[in-house]
Amino acid sequence: MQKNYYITTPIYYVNDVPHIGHAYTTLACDVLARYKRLTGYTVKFLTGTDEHGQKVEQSAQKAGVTPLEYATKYSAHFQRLAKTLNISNDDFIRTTETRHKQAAQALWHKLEANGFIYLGSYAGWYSVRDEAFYQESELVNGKAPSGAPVEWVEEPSYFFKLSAFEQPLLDYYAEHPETIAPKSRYNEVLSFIKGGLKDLSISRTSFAWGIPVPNNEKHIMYVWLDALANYLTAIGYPDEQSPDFKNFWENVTHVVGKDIVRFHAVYWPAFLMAAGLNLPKRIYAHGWWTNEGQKISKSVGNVIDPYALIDTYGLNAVRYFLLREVPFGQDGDFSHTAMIRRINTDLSNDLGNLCQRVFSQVFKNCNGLTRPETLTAEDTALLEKAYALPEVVGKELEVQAFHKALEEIWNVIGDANRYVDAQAPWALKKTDVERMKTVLYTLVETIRCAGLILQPFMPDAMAELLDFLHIPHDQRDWTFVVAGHALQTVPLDEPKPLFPRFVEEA
RNA sequence: GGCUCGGUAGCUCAGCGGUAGAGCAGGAGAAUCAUAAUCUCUUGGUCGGGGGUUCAAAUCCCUCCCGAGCCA
Repeated sequence: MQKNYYITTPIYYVNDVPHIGHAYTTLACDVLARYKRLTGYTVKFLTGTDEHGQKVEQSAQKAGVTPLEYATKYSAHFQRLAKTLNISNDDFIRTTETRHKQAAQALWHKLEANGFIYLGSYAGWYSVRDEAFYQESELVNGKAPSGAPVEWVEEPSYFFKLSAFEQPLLDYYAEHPETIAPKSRYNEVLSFIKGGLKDLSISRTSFAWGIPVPNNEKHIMYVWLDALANYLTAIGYPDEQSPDFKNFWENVTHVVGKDIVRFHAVYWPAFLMAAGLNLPKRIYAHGWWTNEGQKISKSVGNVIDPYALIDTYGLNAVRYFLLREVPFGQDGDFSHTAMIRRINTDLSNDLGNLCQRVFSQVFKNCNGLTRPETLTAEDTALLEKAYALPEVVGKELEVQAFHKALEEIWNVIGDANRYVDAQAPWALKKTDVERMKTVLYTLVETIRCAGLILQPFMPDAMAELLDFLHIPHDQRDWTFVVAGHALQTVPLDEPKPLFPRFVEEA
């Protein structure tokens, strides 16, 4: 039976250049996508840009370009980021594309046909910057709680009968609590729904940059309804019979930042229920990064540029750090010293040096290893831990526990380093060459397994490692993390350090 | 103001009813294959305060203090 997996990042709003938060979300999805592909799944990995809304319209006007020109320029930034991060997305959607306009309007039609949309009027304090309405009582000194300016807006508006989904959502989540993670977000969403759901204004007439409401072009679709629909667009909606749609909508995972949980865990599922579609399998909300202990903000000027990070530390290290340092779902702090510690301790000392000490000995003493006849209990113990990695690591990745997955892999790397010391192959060289070969074989085999398992996290570095070991490209998925696929007898080249230590410039 | 989640070694955190744990940092030693990397041992905590339940509590209950988030 075919196994399918659909993974999405949020679509990024084109009013800003990419920062570490965008990189983080996309990276997490990339690891999941690569992991699933390595375990036999057919994967659809989607990312993209959200290009409509009053904010874009106004920014474009200020810049003296059309909204589409403006959006195209910023969308390119995000496309470039994906390339720079070596992201394996299968599609990049822009909400200004025709396919999306058609899908979003079709979704609107469906909601309307099913009786969940009605025309009313809306009045309230609106913040363009926040894309949100506020009650009089919510205003602080005449401004939004966020500090954004607000304006009084009174206009006819279509409404979505969100109130009708209060009980259905509560029932659904009671039955499928694993849908929203981590647990703290699940609690938040439930308490929000229990607090009562009011019908949602889903159209605007005060600006033009958006998808027109079908049959009433004076109205523009609410940006969130427009944006969320992208997840359907990319798999062929409204053609619910298309292969992509049938395969992928049954198993979708949305990774989002914690600020947009409500849209994904309340509004979006309600839209889907109203459209007669099944709900996402998993909505994971991750946390925010701080910079050297300080909250990141544009006004403070401490925004972290992902390109600068990669320039300084290298892509492999950045990918590793972001997913290892902090439990996914919690806030984390980015600091130079923490980054250096991870590079030098985990990557250079533990893994890099393990490879170097093992490969050097193979290269000098017994290049072209073959599988030994007999293994001792110590050899078997190490190999069994290596062969258990797909299951152990997979279990953590299934629940998006990246840091634990990496911890498990480093447990085996630690065992391997201890094994080298205990077996002392450099001593065996003088006393028992056959035994030395067995020990080195066991180590190279362990490294091969770790390399295969680490591919989703550091695809570049692991490709280099596996190439070095002459592992054929068709023997790199996780089904090969078993005995019998170990070594090519092809001799190794002279080894070079895989992860050089990070040395501070004086 | 209501709800939720946290407060455990210098730092980040795990443990969630049965004699306090990991990683990193600090200290001592071993080894010398290796990116001065590795390995072993080790210093270090009245588990936020107080009260209660229990033969037994970081672990359950109450209360207070502190922090974070969501909602009003």
